[in-house]
Amino acid sequence: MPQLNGGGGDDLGANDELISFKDEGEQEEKISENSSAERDLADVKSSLVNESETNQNSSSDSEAERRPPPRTETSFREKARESLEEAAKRQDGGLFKGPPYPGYPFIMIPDLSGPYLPNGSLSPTARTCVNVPLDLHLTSCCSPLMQYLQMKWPLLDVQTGNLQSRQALKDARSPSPAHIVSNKVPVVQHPHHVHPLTPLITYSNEHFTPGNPPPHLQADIDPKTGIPRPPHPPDISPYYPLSPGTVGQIPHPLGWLVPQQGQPVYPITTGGFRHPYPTALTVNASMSRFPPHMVPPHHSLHTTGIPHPAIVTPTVKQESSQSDMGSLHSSKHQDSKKEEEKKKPHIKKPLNAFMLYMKEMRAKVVAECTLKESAAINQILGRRWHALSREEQAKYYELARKERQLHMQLYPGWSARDNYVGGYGKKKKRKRDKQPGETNEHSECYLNPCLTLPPITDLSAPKKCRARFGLDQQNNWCGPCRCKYSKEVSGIVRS
DNA sequence: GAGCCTTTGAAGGTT
DNA sequence: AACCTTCAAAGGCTC
Repeated sequence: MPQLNGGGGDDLGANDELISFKDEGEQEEKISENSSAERDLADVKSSLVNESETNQNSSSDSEAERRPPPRTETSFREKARESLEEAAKRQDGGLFKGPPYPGYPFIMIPDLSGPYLPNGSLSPTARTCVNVPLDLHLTSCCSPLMQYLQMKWPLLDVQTGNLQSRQALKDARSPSPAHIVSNKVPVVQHPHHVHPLTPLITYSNEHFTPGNPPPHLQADIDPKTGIPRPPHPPDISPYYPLSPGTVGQIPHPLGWLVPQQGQPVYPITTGGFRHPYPTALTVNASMSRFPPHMVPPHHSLHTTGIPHPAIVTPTVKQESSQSDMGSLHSSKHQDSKKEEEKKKPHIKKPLNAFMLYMKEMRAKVVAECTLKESAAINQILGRRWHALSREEQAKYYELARKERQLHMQLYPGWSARDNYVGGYGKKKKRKRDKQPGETNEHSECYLNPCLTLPPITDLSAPKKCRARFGLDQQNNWCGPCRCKYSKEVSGIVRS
């Protein structure tokens, strides 16, 4: 699997990933055939990101540096690939034109409320920090965290200076559409925005990604494409529009690693940075950094009283189901089972690189494409993921790797198996076993609804069908798989 | 309202 | 070792 460690540096993508990437040759050929259409497309894309790029023109020179070293491919293919990359980058609004991890310098200032105190009042932990200036807030409440984060996450810029400067910056700014966008999340987060089972701070980045205006602020629709353009005031970085009180609304792909409610999300105890898994899952006020009376008795809170996005207890559902208990003929066995489940919080898997990428880019795609259906968005994101350079992907692989490390440290006993059906009690039906070609899983072409990328084909299909049916059952393969494999065999497609 | 769709990657299980 | 399965996020859609 692609990992950054091992000093390989070059081992950023799985082999099949690269194969898939190069298999795009078919599409690239289509691109060249429809070059005129692509130019139109490029115009559209250019118009989409024009505003954001105007603020980053200085990054154009650095873009060449970020490009992966030229590969030993044909110039045509390389050119087409560069074209794709360029398109993707432009679609990405130049997200990667800034320094690595552009989101890192932003510290997650707690959303001072949440679903944990139903009356909307501040949680005790929030109270400790509310109305405290950002820098003071962080240094006074979270300096152990800061040190910890800096130690564990060197890429994280947790220096308060940044915050101060940002504070100054935001203070100097007048309200702008971007601010409005950022401010769409109220300080007191409506329960609608946070599912009861969802930790207070989720990975959701819909509040920070540029170009994610709320529906009522759907500004500037491109008359040509009908695609809304995100409003970006020229004086404001299009990356993460900030405004007073919204700094903390900027979710980071690792947002749960940075302070929430004035505290670290991961437990930091006096005895160390973490507890063993069972302890960490117990709401044990004595282990908290705060007195017991200050620990909100929430089911998904961590030892620190801090909810962890990776922890979701089934309590709410249990409660609802238990409310119907009167009418149900539940056995004692079921009760005990449910009780068991209730005690066992659900620790989510750490996000992989692509998931982190999706978290970051989803809102952008939604804004650009006026799409909301995740299935379609994910297809686009999958394409963009493949269009990313290795360096760009490397950022996410590194993020994911660190996240896994931290997750492992926090929950040593946790296994991905724990989340399998049965372990959590979640009744997730087995995925339908589709016949090849039955649905669009391996469909020949899926027209990109965003119209900003070539038609989507299942890039992983060759391996899927090969793995699934084997070479001797190629009659069961889908069309693209057979085609690609035959090309591979004949040497047309080099892998 | 539960599950599906759709993506990639990680991890665990199976062959 | 290779392959298979499940889950992680997300929100509209289907049954």
